Amino acid sequence: MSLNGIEFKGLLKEKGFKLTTQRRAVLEIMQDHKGEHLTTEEIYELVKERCPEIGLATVYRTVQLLESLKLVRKLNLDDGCCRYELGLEDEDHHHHHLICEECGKVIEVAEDLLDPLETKIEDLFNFKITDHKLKFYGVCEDCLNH
Amino acid sequence: MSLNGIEFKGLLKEKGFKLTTQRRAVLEIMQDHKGEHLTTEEIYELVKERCPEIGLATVYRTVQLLESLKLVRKLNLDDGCCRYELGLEDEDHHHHHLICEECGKVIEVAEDLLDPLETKIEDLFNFKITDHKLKFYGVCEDCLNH
DNA sequence: CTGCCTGCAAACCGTTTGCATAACC
DNA sequence: GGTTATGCAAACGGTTTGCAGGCAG
Repeated sequence: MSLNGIEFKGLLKEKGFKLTTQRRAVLEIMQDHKGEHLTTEEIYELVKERCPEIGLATVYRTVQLLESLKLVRKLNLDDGCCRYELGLEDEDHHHHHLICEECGKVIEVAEDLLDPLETKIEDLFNFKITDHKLKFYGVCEDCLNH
Repeated sequence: MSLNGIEFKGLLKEKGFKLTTQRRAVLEIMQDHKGEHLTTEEIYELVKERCPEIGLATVYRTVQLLESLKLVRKLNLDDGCCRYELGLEDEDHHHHHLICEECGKVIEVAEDLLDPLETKIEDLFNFKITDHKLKFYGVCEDCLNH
């Protein structure tokens, strides 16, 4: 995804939103931290480095906006707070997460073999699936080896 | 699962816990509401009917205990609170949930075709999988038909 | 009798909201 | 200029915790 300022602005305009310094800064931070699972608080700390006057509430409002625009994906890693990662629109399928119950590490899994299951469920329940979230819990390699 | 008082007591004793009226009452409520996805607050309200002096904090502590004993499963249905359902130990595979983004309805899916994917991931990452959680988001039959 | 468990209330913490001001278009 | 967005601080809501008393083993 190469979402430059112009494209972002257009995307916002389409929905009647304005492009502000804060919104651009949050998106840029997310792009700079592709592959990480950032807390809203962490995003706030990072954004403050280049945009010191930003308020935490704005970050909360902005990540929600980015999520509604599908630029960002909300994760729940069972640690009591919302985390976000860049939602790559050119990703043909969503990746998933392995969560180690020993050390808390989160591993990304590119594989997505859920398609056959999805179509089966759509037929069975007449339910139009738009997204799915899959997490595996267990013990990672490092912890297995003590 | 036919977990009577005796078995439950043994399971608790094994880990050094005591069998109290409150713990039994919470477990019984969960068994009486098999298949539902109860909020801690909802469990609290239900338990109070047969155990009026119970405190909300005890319910919080108890559901966590039951979860650690694998008698109960924690769900995150993205509505800002923890929900719990009876974790059937004789269930060979976990079921999953379809969440309608229009009306919020939650549909259970007994199907579980994740086994091949699990073994693949275990081999690939040398990660011992103990559990998984899968949610599908979309629009349910009723909402599709307006 | 000893230590775990409970009920209560206060503390916690991530998140949301109201409002006056500032910024975008 | 009109309207949306921001920053601040207070409110919110679910959850956790400290502690004195209660109960199981």
